[in-house]
Amino acid sequence: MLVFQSTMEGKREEIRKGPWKAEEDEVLINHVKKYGPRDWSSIRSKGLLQRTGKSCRLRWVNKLRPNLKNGCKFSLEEERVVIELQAQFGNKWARIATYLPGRTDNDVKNFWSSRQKRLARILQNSATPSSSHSKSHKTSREVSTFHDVPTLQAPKFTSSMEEELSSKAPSCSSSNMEKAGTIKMVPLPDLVNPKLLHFDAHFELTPYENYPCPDSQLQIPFPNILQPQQDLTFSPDSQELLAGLEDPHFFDVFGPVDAPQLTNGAQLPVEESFLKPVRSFRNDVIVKEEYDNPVNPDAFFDDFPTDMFDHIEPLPSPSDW
DNA sequence: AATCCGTCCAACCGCGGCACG
DNA sequence: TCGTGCCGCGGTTGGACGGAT
Repeated sequence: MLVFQSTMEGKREEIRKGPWKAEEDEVLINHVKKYGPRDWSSIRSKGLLQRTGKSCRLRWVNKLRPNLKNGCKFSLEEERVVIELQAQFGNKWARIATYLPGRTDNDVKNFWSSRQKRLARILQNSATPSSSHSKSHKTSREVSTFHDVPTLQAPKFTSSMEEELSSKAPSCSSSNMEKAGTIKMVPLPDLVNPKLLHFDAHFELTPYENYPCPDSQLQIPFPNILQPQQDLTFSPDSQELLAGLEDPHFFDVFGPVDAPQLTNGAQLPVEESFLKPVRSFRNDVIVKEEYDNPVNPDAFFDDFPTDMFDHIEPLPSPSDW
């Protein structure tokens, strides 16, 4: 698309909008090679491209920059990081993106908004039992997944919560780090209705440039769903499942952990293999990423009865934060 | 096969902050 | 100190795509 813009001298300049052509990309890349990722507006003033400086910068940052994970879905760990950091920083997507190697603020923003829509839809369905159990079709993405379920929304972090976290974090993380060896603590907010679930959320995150070795074992706090703090009525399926949670081997998929640890505030070390996606490469580019694990997260929650999460409270609107 | 519907994502827009003259 | 231009960020939009009916 070409748009005409009048200049100070009254001349009309063509400004190109819309999808980028390969030739334009090439010009932009050459410019960055020569001058670095700056002076975006000079690209147009030099007549190299009929794009605004803004548009050039955006194209570079979101698509052309090296080491981007283009076309690669957010991994489980990335999702968790986004959820935690959104709770901590709010909608500071650029800041959040600095903690995610290869991700742009646009990626994070898009991921978050689509996730919010998905959760809103799920909550709407669960709020209207007739529809939640109706035969209205669900797309494959809508079926209860690990992403959809307890990670309902990042709660507002109040200053008192932050103080609490900062006061507890050192003892929690350092002692656990010592005990756990390679285990690292990762932030995670209280993800669901605290009346229903309870767990501690004390972690440390490392920004992009200091990102730790991925070989270390992850330790994820797991909500205590063994002792609901309010009377709940579940379907027979759900009751059966909840009974199954008391089976000490139920959580074996999360790796070595003693069943008694799974009470209040338990933290589950998750096997790296459980989280690590299997990636397919073509010419060093990731073309496919999936969890090729017999007990992958999605499959794990797919087994939950559909009414398991009907008791989760609706999200407060951001204005209520 | 056609259509509908939901999701994803690239790109644009508007605004605020900052540097510089 | 003020005005201007540039850059970066967050919000929004619209097209492409894929799954379900």
